[in-house]
Amino acid sequence: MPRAGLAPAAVTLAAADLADEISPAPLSMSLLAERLGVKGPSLYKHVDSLADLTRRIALLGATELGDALREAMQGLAGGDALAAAAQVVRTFVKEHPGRYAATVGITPTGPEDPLAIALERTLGSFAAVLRGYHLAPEHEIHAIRLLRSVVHGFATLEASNGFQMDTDVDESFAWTVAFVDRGLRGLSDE
Amino acid sequence: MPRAGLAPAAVTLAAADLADEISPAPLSMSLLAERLGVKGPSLYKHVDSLADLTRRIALLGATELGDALREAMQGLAGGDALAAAAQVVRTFVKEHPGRYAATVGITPTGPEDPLAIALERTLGSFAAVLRGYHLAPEHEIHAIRLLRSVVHGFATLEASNGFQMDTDVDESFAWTVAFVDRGLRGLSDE
DNA sequence: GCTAAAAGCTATTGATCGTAGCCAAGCGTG
DNA sequence: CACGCTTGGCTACGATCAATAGCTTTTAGC
Repeated sequence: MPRAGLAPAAVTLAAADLADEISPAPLSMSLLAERLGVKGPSLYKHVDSLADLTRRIALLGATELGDALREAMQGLAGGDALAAAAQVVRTFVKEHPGRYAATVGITPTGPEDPLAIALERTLGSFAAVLRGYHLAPEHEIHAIRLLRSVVHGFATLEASNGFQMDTDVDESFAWTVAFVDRGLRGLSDE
Repeated sequence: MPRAGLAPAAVTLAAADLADEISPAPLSMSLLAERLGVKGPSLYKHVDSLADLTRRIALLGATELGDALREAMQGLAGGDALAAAAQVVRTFVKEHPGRYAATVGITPTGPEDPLAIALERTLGSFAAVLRGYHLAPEHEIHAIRLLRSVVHGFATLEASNGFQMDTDVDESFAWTVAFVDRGLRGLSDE
């Protein structure tokens, strides 16, 4: 029996890709084993449990999303940064539904949890978007929550086919981003 | 063996309540059977499958949410109607996470599906909110999607503990509703 | 009261997660 | 080069769950 040459990172990556493919169906150990050309129990040499695997996928997803946000926002500010960040999240949810579901489906155990740190990084990108609007400090936390709500809500509704198809969703997305941009500009330095 | 006097509606109601209690854990037939004082296989006399049961919970939830929206919006318009509708959804997600998860986790099979009709009714309430703002017709569909995104996003993030606890979430919610109200008013008859 | 449908049950199948314990592959060290 | 030990695969098994088959009792309708 030749070895498959697996490592926890490789297993997690394959699991994340598989979860994206079969989403919204749940990932199973047997399915992942089959994908890796291995029998089910062998996976437990690399991950502790299905819950542990999901946690690793969540961390991977949060890290990738954070990286994508940073890269897309390079050199942008104001409405451009807002549009870029929103589009990144939307695209990520569409292309990586399994990863995204894992990240939102789990709560970090504490502030030391690597997952908490990765999520904090994505929050930092949203905060950076808002910095371009020069809001009064007491507005900032609420504005961040608004941003997250709009982007998360739009992306997940779209991904679950929550919008009827008769009107272009891209157009609605651009309209929504412009709506938020207008509102935030109205809040600037007052 | 005395009969438990069950009917599909009673089973669905108990299942929805149980799903709300154990959320975010998934509902299982065995758990529901135990709750009803019955053995697992007996449930199949009333529902076809777990998927069928979930579908029934979704329909129940969508209907209840639609009713709550209509009732809360009685006699209100503009910002008051917006605030009432948003609060209804937020409260519903918090108090009935199992029902809500079922409704968003399923896509209706067609326009004849009772679930589609129930969801359409809730959409109608959002449309009624917007009517108070007298938007240009080409804005309406986008504004509805914005509303749904904000409310759904905020409520689900809050329910999954997505917001850190250090700042009051009620305050953020009121701020968010006011933000949307301001934006919609800025769009009126232009 | 009789019949038949409805509603409970036990037994079983197949899928899944996870554990226990075995065995070979391949690395390091003498 | 050989020996051994860690590593990573395996088979076998137990527990839990969804779902089906088939039996029995309750209960409603005539």
